[in-house]
Amino acid sequence: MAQRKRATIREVAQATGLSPAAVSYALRGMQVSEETIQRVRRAAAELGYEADPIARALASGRTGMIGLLCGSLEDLWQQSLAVGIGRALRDKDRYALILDAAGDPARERTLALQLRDQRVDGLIVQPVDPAARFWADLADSLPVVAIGDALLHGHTAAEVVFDNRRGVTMALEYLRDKGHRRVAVLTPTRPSTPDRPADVHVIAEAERLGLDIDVRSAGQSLADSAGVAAGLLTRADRPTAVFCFSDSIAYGVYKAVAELGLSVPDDVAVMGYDDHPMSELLGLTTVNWDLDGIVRAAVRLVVAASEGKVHRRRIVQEPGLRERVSVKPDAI
Amino acid sequence: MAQRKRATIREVAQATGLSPAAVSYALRGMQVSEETIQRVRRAAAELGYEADPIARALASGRTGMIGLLCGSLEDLWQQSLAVGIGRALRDKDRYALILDAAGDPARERTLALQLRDQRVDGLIVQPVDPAARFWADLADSLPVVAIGDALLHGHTAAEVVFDNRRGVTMALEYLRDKGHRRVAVLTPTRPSTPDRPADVHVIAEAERLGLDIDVRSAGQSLADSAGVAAGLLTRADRPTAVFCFSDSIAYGVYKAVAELGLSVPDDVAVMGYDDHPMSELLGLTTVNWDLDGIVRAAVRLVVAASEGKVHRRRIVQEPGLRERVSVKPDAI
DNA sequence: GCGGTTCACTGAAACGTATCAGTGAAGCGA
DNA sequence: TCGCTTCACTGATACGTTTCAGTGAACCGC
Repeated sequence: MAQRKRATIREVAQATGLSPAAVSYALRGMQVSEETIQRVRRAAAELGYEADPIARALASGRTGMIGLLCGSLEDLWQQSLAVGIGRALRDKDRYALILDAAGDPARERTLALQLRDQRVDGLIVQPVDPAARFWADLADSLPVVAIGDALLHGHTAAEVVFDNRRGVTMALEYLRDKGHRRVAVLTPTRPSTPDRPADVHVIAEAERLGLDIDVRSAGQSLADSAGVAAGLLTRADRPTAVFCFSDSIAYGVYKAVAELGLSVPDDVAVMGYDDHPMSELLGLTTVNWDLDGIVRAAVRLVVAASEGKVHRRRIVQEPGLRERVSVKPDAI
Repeated sequence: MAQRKRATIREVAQATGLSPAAVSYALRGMQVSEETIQRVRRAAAELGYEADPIARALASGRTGMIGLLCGSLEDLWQQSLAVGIGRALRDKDRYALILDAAGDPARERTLALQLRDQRVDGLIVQPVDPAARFWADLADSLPVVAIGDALLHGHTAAEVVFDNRRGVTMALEYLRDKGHRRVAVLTPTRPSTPDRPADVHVIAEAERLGLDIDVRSAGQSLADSAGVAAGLLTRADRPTAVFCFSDSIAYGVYKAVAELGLSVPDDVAVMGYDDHPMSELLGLTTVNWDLDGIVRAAVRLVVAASEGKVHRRRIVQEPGLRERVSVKPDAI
């Protein structure tokens, strides 16, 4: 640990015979002659000078970082989303500071506030609890872009919302069309979280379609959802289909099915939600979202907002249906 | 954006009649009477004061953040690793700053240096190019913990190394025992990366075991490896087995196999490396590593090193073999 | 009662940049 | 020639902490 001391802006100033202020301006190409800019650049390169991001952040209040607060990174699709957003931000010369609320509203709140204290220039969030009050305060002090569900409070935020009502309707109608009446619904929502609009919509739609549904929380991990599914599948009046509110939950159901010596779709139909790359391999019929489009939209919105450009955009994503083999093609 | 100004340490000092220095010490429980600590805590809570992390970082040179530089986050197992490390660090009240080298040695270098400039207190890295020279400089200025392959230069680093030689030997011996002679090997290594020790070992072991191998780079994404696999499987002298140097690559092979209307393991045996949770569902026979143990070890080492405690520990992980159905049980 | 410690705290100087309010010189139109 | 603007740059201060080098007072053994 014998680090040589880094060059400071003062040394560059000394080397060029300018004031530190002039160097600061020159390096950012503001208010200085072209010739000076070149001279400063050369001297900086020679001294190996690079502006210290921490000092810069303290003085300017900006870091170039974008916070990404994920609902639950145990979910594979959310992992894909995080990776995609990380890359898209890098392509715009921004860091992503990725945090994981792990499905816990209290942790979500803590992390969001810490992110603000870290002076991120903007925040992309996949809210666990879109109805929480603190989003309003947060959106007052930095640009917030919500993905998935819109924030109920905090009206300065931009949004990339999923038309979950449509997605739920598509899934349930599909199951009904294939002859299913008794269907279990597995959601990632924890009891402590207020019902999400999508969850409420499930019940309404099931009623409309004449479905006999059983909504359960599947927890966060593969093991959790496998456990819940196992309980479901060993009951006497086993459902004929399981609708999972994320592909990761569906994978847990597959696990339970395999362990019980049953088969998809012969003994039980499974329907997913998200369309993770692995679902193609498993033949999971699922509701599909345009991951790439979501990533691009969210990054574009948050970067624009962090530069003080646009605000209050709302982009709605429409779902598609990927028909594969986890639900039998003919009505039963 | 009407943020109320945050309270500063000076206001807390004013409120308690102490000097800012005393408040700073009190909040960190150093060199002050218990009574004063209580008084300061109370005043801080009342004013809603929290130390500004940026100013703190500038003054102290420490951020509480640990950098995590992943080799390629397209890989699902590396995603799991990143998520695990993120959580483990949170449990120790540390942030993880997760970055993705995307398999590119040049990017790896850039990001590593940026991470140092960001004043991370330590760095966990899954090196793309363990032989790169800059690791030595980096390890001189901050604690570095390498996961997977040991860093060739930079002898101050701690390491959680995988016994890849053993892993490779296990996989290849297993395939030989099941009667395979013509086997393809798919590695994530890119041509621009110097051969990793593990890659070299594959060739030596194949020779020892009398295997006729064909080593190929499978790229980073599922589509990449599927493409490479498709090329392999449509050849006249199709290999009887494919050994993939990560489970993600194996998933790409599954995709290619499905698209060609072939079957695993009837037409081709597939062997993975890592044991991602999804491999259980797919029945992929694979080399297993103790993800949880790796996470705990890496986090323990980096946190200890960042607190100036230990150094130069080397922890070796031994592989296991998960026998499932992607390689036929009886010798062919 | 005296030198030496320890204790609890203070004042001031970093840390390295951005930014605000100038300042002198040059350029310009009338 | 005069006032006005623009240009390129400077000096000083702000950002909010940590930390170093004290400083009195209390306490200690002898």
